[in-house]
Amino acid sequence: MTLHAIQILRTSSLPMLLEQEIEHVILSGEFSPGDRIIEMEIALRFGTSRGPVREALRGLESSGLIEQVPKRGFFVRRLSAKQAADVYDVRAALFGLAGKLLAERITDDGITKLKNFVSDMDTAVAADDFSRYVTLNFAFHEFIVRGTGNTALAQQYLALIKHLRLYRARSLMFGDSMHASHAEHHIMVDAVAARDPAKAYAAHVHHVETAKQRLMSATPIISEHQEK
Amino acid sequence: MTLHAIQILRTSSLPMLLEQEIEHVILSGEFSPGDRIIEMEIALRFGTSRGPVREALRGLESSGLIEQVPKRGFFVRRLSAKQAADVYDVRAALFGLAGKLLAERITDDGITKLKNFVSDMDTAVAADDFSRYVTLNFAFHEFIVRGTGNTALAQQYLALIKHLRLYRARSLMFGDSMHASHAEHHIMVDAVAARDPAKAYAAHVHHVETAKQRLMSATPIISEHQEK
DNA sequence: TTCTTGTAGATTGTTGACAATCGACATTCA
DNA sequence: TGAATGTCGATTGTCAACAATCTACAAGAA
Repeated sequence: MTLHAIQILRTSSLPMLLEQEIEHVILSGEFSPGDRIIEMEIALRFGTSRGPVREALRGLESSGLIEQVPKRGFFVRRLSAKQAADVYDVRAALFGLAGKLLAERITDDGITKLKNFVSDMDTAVAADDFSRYVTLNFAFHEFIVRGTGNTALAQQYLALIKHLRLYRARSLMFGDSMHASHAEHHIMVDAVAARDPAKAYAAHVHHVETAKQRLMSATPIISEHQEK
Repeated sequence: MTLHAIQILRTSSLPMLLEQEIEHVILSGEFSPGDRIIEMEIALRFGTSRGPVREALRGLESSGLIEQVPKRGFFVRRLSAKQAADVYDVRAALFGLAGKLLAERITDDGITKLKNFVSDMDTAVAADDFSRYVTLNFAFHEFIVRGTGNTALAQQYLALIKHLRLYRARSLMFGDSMHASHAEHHIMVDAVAARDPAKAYAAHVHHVETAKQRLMSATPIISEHQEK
């Protein structure tokens, strides 16, 4: 257990911790897209000075969650409908690759875990427990991309997911999109369990593409020139 | 021209400039993978204090070019053969998407430009001008990914390219890999010019996959546990 | 020799202060 | 009334200093 503490200190520092905290604040919705982030406010909140805060903010800028306007400060990024659609296309390509790679190398144990995810989601869907479904769904996707063994792929994919949470129309997803979406999970897992890379690729790409369709069709005509 | 200066100031600040400069220093090879980066050294070199330098370094860390070990400093990242191979796989998926999207939306003018790139590279190949070929090749790839109109895709792809330059065996590419690689360019452009998304997708994926093969087969057995 | 221990110098982590700049409000003038 | 200008408070940009920590080298013990 001391080892755990050491591990923490080895990979953590004040700016890194702040980066995680600020990211959490943004993704949790406390700061909304377009909001200005005041350095001193963050510094006071976490009891540090502005230096580490600025470093953390710059890190978040590189990862694409916020943007900086010189002399004016940092702002939470806003994702237009067009940008969100673009991200979905990239995500589909990456997720397709993940499905293919996973089908090529998955172990029997991995297949069991995948099926457990699906049956847990079955339960959540049957109970109409949307919040639990969302949690499981995220863990399921993360398990898939990490299961590929390709770190670059997993990192890129998970970063994209974060970006999508900046899209304001995201909350429009609900109801039967859960049923439709989950039906596809079965197909994906079946293809992976059959260790059929081509089929897994297609199923995974299709899963993201239909998610894009659902989101975009649920989105009314939105002014496109939102992003400055 | 004042407008140009204004544009610079609008999007630039000392840390941003430093980030570009340091990135250039790394990619140019002056700092090698594994090298430690001393903040004061950079600060002295560019005539600033350590604050802006630290911000720039943190930005580069998020983009994946360097990594930080708390209390020890920043180090230029090292890419193992396995990691490089992984990046190639991701790159193939993204480039395939780029080919597909480009074939769907390219203008006649765009096709002309693509063909110009290819004929310029023809000339470089015929003259065995490797350095010019490399330059043109990069511009060609950048034109393709930007031509998709998908900013997220272009950014991710270009970031991956940068990462690959951290792989030490990269310099092994030469000679006939130039010929083989360029032959594929013709196929890619033909597919895009025919506005055939499926064919363009396949050609672009294939182009990166063979590049991966060439690099990996040129790489002797390298100790895999390089990265900590 | 080889390993441990101790010390000095170098480097990072963090802070507080000061200058520069921006946005908002009030004031002035047409 | 409405537009232009001036001023003030708030915020960012940068720096220099100090404390904490690490690395490298040297000295001594097994």
